Amino acid sequence: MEKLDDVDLHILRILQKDSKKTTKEIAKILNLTASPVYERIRRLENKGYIKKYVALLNKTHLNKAVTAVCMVSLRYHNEGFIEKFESQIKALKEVQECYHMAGKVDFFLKINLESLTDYHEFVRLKLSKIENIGVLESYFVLKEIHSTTEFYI
Amino acid sequence: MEKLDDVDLHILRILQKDSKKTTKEIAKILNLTASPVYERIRRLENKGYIKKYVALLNKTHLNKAVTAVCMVSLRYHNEGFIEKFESQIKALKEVQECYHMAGKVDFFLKINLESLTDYHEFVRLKLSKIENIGVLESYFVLKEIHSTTEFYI
DNA sequence: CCTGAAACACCTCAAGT
DNA sequence: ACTTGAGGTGTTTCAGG
Repeated sequence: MEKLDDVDLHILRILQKDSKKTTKEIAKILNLTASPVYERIRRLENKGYIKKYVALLNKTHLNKAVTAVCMVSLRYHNEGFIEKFESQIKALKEVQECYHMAGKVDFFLKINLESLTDYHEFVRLKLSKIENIGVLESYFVLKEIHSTTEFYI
Repeated sequence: MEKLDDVDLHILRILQKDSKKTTKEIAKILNLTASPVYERIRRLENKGYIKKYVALLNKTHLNKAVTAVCMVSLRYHNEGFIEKFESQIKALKEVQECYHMAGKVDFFLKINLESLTDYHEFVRLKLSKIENIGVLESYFVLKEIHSTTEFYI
């Protein structure tokens, strides 16, 4: 994993803000022609610096306005139990993110739904069906102050 | 905000997975020609269903392997204090996400850094400089079980 | 590692159904 | 609301510096 130069970093900064920018536009910003920009981007893709290109959707237009963060602690922490929990969580389509944490709780879950009623149903019918959950604590997003997929590089 | 039909939803599902898919490829999946797909995408963009197109980067390649979640409660909750806190948080480039929450704490922050040492410095030099922070509790991601920008639509 | 040019594919839109 | 078709533009490749 060799080091990136300033041009590479500049390209990454542009693409993580707006991946629709053409190689030509990026080339102009960097005072280059399209070819080197094209080749650098391909290299950044192949080396794994760029994971994928996606469209970010507006959740409020798509009836997913309610975002909940759910903190879960397990009752038993044997490896088998943890892996089973993880695979069961991955099967829940409503769960957008799940992290195994170090701290007072074991897992953070981020869940997008249409309403609090749906969240109630989600907990009642899906989460509570997962064995080995000890503590379950829910938080709801009142307002997104700031949210980006960009890294400060 | 009129309703989306199945074709629109199918297009959104494809684009939030891979925005590099060409209109031609999408058209083939949907048994259409490129033109109607093109027009639908433009409409979805203009109506705000699609917010933006971005490249998702690999944080481990970019020295941002440490992800912390920081839970903050304010000491005073007057409107002025909250807004001041929010604007100060927005100025911190390391903070990728910040949500005002309903629950036992006021704010969730997601922070990407290179090391725990950097996190220590971040808290010491930047977070602790913000007035009005009462409680500050840190959690660290041990493992990303699941993480996507997609919504289940 | 870059430039410039040529070939190719896709985007974009107008006209027709 | 979709199809066809054609012109414009961006992508991709490559010889040469």
